[in-house]
Amino acid sequence: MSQHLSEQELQRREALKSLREMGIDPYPAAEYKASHFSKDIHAAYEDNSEAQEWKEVCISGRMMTQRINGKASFADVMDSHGRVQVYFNRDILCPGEDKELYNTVFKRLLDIGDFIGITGRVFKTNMGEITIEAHSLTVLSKSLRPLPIVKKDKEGNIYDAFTNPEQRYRMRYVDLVVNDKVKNTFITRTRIMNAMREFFNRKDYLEVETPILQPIPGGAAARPFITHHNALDMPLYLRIANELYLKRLIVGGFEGVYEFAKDFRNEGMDRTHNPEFTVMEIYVAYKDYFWMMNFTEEMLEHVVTSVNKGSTEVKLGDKLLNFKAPFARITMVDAIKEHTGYDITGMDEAALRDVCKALNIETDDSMGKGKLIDEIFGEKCEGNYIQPTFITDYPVEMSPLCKKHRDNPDFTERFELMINGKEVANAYSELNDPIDQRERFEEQLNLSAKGDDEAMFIDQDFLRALEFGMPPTSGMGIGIDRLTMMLTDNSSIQEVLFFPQMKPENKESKKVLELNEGEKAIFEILKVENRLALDDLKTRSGLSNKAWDKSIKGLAKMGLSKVEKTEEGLFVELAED
RNA sequence: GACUCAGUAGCUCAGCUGGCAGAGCAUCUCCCUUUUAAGGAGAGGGUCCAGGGUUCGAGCCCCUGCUGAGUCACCA
Repeated sequence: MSQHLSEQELQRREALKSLREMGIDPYPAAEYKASHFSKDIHAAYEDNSEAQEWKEVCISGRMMTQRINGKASFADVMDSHGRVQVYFNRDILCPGEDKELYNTVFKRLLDIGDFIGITGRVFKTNMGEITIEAHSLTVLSKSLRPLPIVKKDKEGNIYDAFTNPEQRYRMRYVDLVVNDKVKNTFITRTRIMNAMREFFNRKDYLEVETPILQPIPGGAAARPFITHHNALDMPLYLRIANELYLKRLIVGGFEGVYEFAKDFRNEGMDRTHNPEFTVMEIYVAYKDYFWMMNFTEEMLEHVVTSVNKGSTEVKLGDKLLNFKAPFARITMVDAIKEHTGYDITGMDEAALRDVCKALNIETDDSMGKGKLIDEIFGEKCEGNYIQPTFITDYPVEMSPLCKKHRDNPDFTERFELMINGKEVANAYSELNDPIDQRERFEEQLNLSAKGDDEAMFIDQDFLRALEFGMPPTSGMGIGIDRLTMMLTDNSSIQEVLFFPQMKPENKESKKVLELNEGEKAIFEILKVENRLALDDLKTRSGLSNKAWDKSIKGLAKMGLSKVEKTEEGLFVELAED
């Protein structure tokens, strides 16, 4: 029941108690009205540094450093927009006889991490820092755990940063408080989505929501999560894509719909895969994939420039990406020709298998023609496309929802956008021939029979919708997490998700006060003797060396005995409780 | 799934050939009325990830497990 508390946590609980005893509520309910954010104070003071005699300003935030200095001290207060220094002068904060607010509350009972409110006058210190001279101090919320202290010197070198990735991801709230960069990553993530949304809305496309719980997980080849609906007593799947539902909306008469969707895939996790991730999918009627390529590069250029101070260039690791439209375009066949020397045009399955063999690519019997081509591309080509590049015209077998190419029925009107060797977006001229679509689903069933556990299910209702008629449509999906990684210079998806999936922390079973045989034996002797030379006790216990060592340490850990070193040697005695 | 590395104070990390558990920051006490990685003097703080084993003796060596990171494999 009782939680183990560290020394510092106990001290903070003591301070909490003391505040209450002084009549100060450490968790007050009332609204605290700040007049400025920290950045406003910096900006406004710089503008008016000469004449302006500042009236009282009022700020609130978390106290991040304390430099206590006799009768005058400094603290940095951090709000959502940055930090500002506060000057606490004993006789200014406490003009009367009673100096308790300064001496006791500020200096003793407040800690780094506490939320406070300050009113005061803005001035510039001798060191040239814009500072608030505190005239009042309000405790807004007491922090009971010590934050990691991250210090920065004049050159911007960071000391004692909170860097352990496990702790950062498990305690993202702490990460956000102490690591400025982290907050910026997530702000950029939101700005990316806002810029995209704005781009679509300007064109009058409609943002929609479609089911996450689906009876048939469609629209992609992936292993789904399965769950169960109790009242309906039926299985439901968490969506792996929203494609089939958005197309139903095009059938229903919308000309442009899009959705920012959380998708879920029950697959492995690594630095580019999280079980839940965010995809933006958009479908526009009467368009084809050529139109969509233009649209995509235009949209990305808009997104990049609006989060990137107008520049199309983005630093990613040691590379410089340029999102200036138009992007390079190459067909998959040409890409393979370029990077392997093989022209796979017109090859059958056996010939493709031979190519794989020659290129040292492993194959198995479940792989059809499309999968083989995909393997060759993935293995030999994909990684080469660092700058944004559209790869077009994928084999028909691996694109069951995509129109056959108008010039060559072995391929489809599909493109993927590769950036930094990774697939970021995927788009089609959507298949709207219901009979063709039914056949493609049936081919997927054959693949499934061959052992491909990611082949698609047949969605009869989706086919019914197509039979009612869907206009020619182009659709595109883009991975928001991966795009964010690229635009924030992060190589791990965990850095762009607030709460990446983690295994649960091992909650250690509470250690019960239970003595083992050896500990009991020693304890019994001690209860009689109370105090004994260590060697005598060891002999009388009759324990082996190992058992003795473990037992005596065990007792000490439980606080039942203690070892005392004196001139005459080592003594063991019962610890009084 | 395989391999490599890591887990020690609130945080960042040392810890030699196996021999009493260390530093900086943070914390506590004292001094200091414009400091800023404030400073000075002193003090306290540990389930060395967990469980076994080897040993007179394990933070260190061996085995098993847990958690994380990286590389690879898998992967619309």
